[in-house]
Amino acid sequence: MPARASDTKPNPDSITAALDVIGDRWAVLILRAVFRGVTRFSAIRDDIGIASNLLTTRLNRLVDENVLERRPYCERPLRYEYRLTDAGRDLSPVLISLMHWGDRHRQDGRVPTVLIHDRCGTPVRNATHCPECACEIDATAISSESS
Amino acid sequence: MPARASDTKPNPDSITAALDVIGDRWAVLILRAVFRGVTRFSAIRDDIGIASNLLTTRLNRLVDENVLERRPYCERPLRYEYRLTDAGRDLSPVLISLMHWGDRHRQDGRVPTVLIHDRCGTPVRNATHCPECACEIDATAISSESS
DNA sequence: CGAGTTGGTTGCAAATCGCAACGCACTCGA
DNA sequence: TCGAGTGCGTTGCGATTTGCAACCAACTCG
Repeated sequence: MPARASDTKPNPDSITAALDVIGDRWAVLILRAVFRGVTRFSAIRDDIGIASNLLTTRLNRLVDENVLERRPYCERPLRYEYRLTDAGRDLSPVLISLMHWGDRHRQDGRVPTVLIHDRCGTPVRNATHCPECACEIDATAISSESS
Repeated sequence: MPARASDTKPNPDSITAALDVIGDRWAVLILRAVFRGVTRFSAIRDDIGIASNLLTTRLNRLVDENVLERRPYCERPLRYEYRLTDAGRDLSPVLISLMHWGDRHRQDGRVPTVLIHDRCGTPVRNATHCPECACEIDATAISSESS
């Protein structure tokens, strides 16, 4: 059996490639924790409530995939923390758009999380937009093209 | 055992709520197909290579979650297609940001998919931006706030 | 020395997955 | 009217993955 679904898919594309990295629920939750500054093994485990054997496999995969890097933060005793790589930081739009969707459609009386632009204190937005028209656009106004 | 991880999580948030809907690899691939106009059971099955029993459960879940709706497209024989609801359409930023990330970091010689704004033909971008500063911002310039 | 912390590994039962086979309702061509 | 084909599933089964709990090694601190 293939380790990854895209190994057997006739037409692997960018989405399946991305899903091989974060198509797993735990991977997303781990990234959420790391984005928030929770970077140590036991802190992540406690933060998201994952079993330690699963956390081990997920962290190893994310490191292999170059989304996180494992670096010692102290010698004697040797301890590690997991930091985002550049590729990992580039996943922030995925997390932000997931969060926005949850806030909008699954609010359930929860207070929506607001992300603030450090420099000016304004809530940020994540949107699909057209640089030419300088406007936000929705899915119905988009068509796909290869090359 | 809880049906959903967030049932037992101490602090369910928007991201876990969203993951309950599309935290599953197949759910994302199904949505990708439906966004592309592949809306019938067997067409989706062939498009993404999912087993039909799994497709049944995933479609039922997505309909229950109000992301897809099941509507007959022909009587005699009664046949259904699965269409995006408004909430489902709002998931497009998630798919687009996944795709952008895959294009950027997992290209592997694939041709990146370009999404075109229908009205003007310009490739669209998905980005986190600050409406005040009118500029794109990256994850390091964002902090979180509740309320 | 003994207890506590960090970062895991191992074992096992239960849930889930993927495949293949089957079923049902209906249509179509001969 | 009979058989084949299509659409949309359901059922059964073995293999993989999950979640929990227990355990462990290295090190620090009192």
